[in-house]
Amino acid sequence: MKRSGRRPGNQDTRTSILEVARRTFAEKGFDKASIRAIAGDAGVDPALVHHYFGTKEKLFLEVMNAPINPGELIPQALAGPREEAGIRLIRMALSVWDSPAGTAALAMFRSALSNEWTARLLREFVVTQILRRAVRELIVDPEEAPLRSALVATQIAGLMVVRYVLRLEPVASADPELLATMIGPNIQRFLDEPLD
Amino acid sequence: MKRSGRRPGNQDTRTSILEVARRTFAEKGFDKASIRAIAGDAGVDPALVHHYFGTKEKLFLEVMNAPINPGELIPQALAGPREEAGIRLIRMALSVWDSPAGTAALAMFRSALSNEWTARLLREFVVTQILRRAVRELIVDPEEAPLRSALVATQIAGLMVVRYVLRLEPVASADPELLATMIGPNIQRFLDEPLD
DNA sequence: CGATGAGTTCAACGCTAGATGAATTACTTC
DNA sequence: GAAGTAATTCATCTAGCGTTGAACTCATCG
Repeated sequence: MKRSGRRPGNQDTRTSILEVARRTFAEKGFDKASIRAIAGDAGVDPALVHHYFGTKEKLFLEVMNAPINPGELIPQALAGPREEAGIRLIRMALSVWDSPAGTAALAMFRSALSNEWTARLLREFVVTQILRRAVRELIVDPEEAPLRSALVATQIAGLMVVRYVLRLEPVASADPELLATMIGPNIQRFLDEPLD
Repeated sequence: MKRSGRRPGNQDTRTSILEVARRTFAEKGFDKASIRAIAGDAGVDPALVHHYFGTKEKLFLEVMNAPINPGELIPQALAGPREEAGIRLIRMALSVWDSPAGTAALAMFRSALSNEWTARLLREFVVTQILRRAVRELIVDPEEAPLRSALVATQIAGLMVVRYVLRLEPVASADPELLATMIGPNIQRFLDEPLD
């Protein structure tokens, strides 16, 4: 059936491999997303993936590259009354992850849960790209910033785990706005309440 | 050096395999904990593991069997003033996971994050063994119980992820009592506050 | 038309994994 | 002490992984 050699026509195979890879990394995480499976889903030989991206890790980095730039989101989440920042954070997080663009973020998170290399990538990214930017505007005492932001991280990570990884109902399919009003105030408390 | 055949003396190899397995599953999760590595750490041939436990999945079930029985813990966590239940929950959770007995729970959780089969096991276990017992005593309106308990689960799961899996400081090495007083009230809010 | 190069597949290597069946050694019982 | 059974290892099978180098086919440009 499928002959060897170049295919007729002009198709951007490289991009379609990237799309399949993003989806697959998000569904299975770094380790279980095999290059062979990605190639198969893209209708392509595994060797072609290496031809374009070199190694599996470079492919992962390429997948992460494009869609994650918190440069726009963070200010957007911060704009608004200070005492509703918690709600806005949850609302924005959910809208990002539920969107197609959030697939990369989910891939990153899922991978970080079981792979040391991607876990380091995520820590690095979260700390330098998100926490440092967001937290300095929200937390008054800079000395308390690391603890407070890590506490915020527990609630947000837990929401991701329950909604997207474990898929525990009714949170898995709950309305984002309901979740925002329920969880937001708890985020707010991590930001504001005194650390006994 | 190491000859074939039965070893001299009376040693309970089966049990020591189980201990190594529990530790290994907790550290690496189901998928990355290889039978070969477990056997190696236990100073034993991989085939012996199969001889005792049949398959990797049966070994995992055996590991889970003994130490997880919430029959005693739950009432203990519930005993006390109603309005401090949140703090007691966090305090107890941390004391369980930090203890050697909590290794199995950690193994279960870690595995569930990347393996579908263990994720189903965990959902089943959490829902039938923990939530149903604990929540009926804490949540007034039974209609709200599923959502409220799932919200509690987000905060607790997030704490596990940040403290034990991602090991994000300062939560990773924070004093349990501090975490309890910081996080407990948020749990309390999930239990009590009206669901807007 | 012919050459060059990019796109693509083929076949294979080296590795790790879970699993299996036969062979080897020790303990137990009569 | 011989028979039988339990504990243990050995060698091996099958399957999947990431990766590599060579071979093949098409598009493009002179």
